[in-house]
Amino acid sequence: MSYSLSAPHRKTFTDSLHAKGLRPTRQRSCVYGVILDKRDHPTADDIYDRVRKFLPSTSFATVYNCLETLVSCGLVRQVNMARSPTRYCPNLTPHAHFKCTITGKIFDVQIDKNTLSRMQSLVPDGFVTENIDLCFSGKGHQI
Amino acid sequence: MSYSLSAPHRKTFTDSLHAKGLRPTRQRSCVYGVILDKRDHPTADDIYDRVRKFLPSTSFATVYNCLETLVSCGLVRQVNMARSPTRYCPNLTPHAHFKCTITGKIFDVQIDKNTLSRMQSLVPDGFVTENIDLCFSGKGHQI
DNA sequence: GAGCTAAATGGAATTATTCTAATTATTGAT
DNA sequence: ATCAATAATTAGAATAATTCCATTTAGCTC
Repeated sequence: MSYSLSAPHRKTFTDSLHAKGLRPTRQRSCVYGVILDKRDHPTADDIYDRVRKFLPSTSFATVYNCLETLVSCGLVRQVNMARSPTRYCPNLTPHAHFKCTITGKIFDVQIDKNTLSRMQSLVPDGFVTENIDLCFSGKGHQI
Repeated sequence: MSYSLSAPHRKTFTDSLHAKGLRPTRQRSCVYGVILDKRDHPTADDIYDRVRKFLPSTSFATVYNCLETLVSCGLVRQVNMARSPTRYCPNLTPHAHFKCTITGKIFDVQIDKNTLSRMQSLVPDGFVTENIDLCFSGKGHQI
């Protein structure tokens, strides 16, 4: 059984890959699908487990390759936190992350346009920003 | 030969450790010293090499332990960037980081008070922020 | 300085990720 | 639809980063 993306997601997916001359393969579609499906900031390991339910022969190398491809197309974002493997989330509106130092859980935090542009303007002339990562850590909600 | 911190740094160092009931050991002092000395965002590996010039029997485990201790005391900050080992910098004024995707070099970016407090206020009620990490990536200065 | 305990040591173990060579799938042209 | 070209996947080995563990050493209190 192969993973099936909803029509709009499939279009975004295919278009983004084609724009870079890349092929929309089953594995890439499935990796994207499982990340869209459960927005819990999974690790590559989590994604591997989920993808293999649909495509049991998928290897770790493929998961990593697909993730790198999706990130380079802007479909998926990496979230890097201290002392933990890289996590992934579908790239929707600009948002930050909050990691609870007690439970390890990661929460999304919306960033409004004004704050985002203020942040962007911190970077000096001559630098071209392609990506912004804002991560908070501390004591999360209702522990 | 042991590493020698300047008087003000030594005081900060000793006080911060004592405040947490921790001991200001030679290794911790040396790790802190080499991070203060060359502000190039070294990795644990870089720090290991530098520390061993002063304390040749220092092990990797010790470097990691010291770094964790210094981070927990707020003397040092971790910088986590995609696809690269954790880097460390002395914790001075609040600042962000910009990583050049071409050279891999990391630059400090100052954060003004207003922007910082705007960023802080993104976090919803009930969350207690202990740390903020802001990382930019893209094309750095004069490649 | 002796004793108590935290910290350092060396090496093995683990975890996360990347690499490599062989196989398979996708695409564009027929 | 079929074929060839080539991009992507596969399995497993290799590497890199970090952590763990049992023992030894050093810092602190009395």
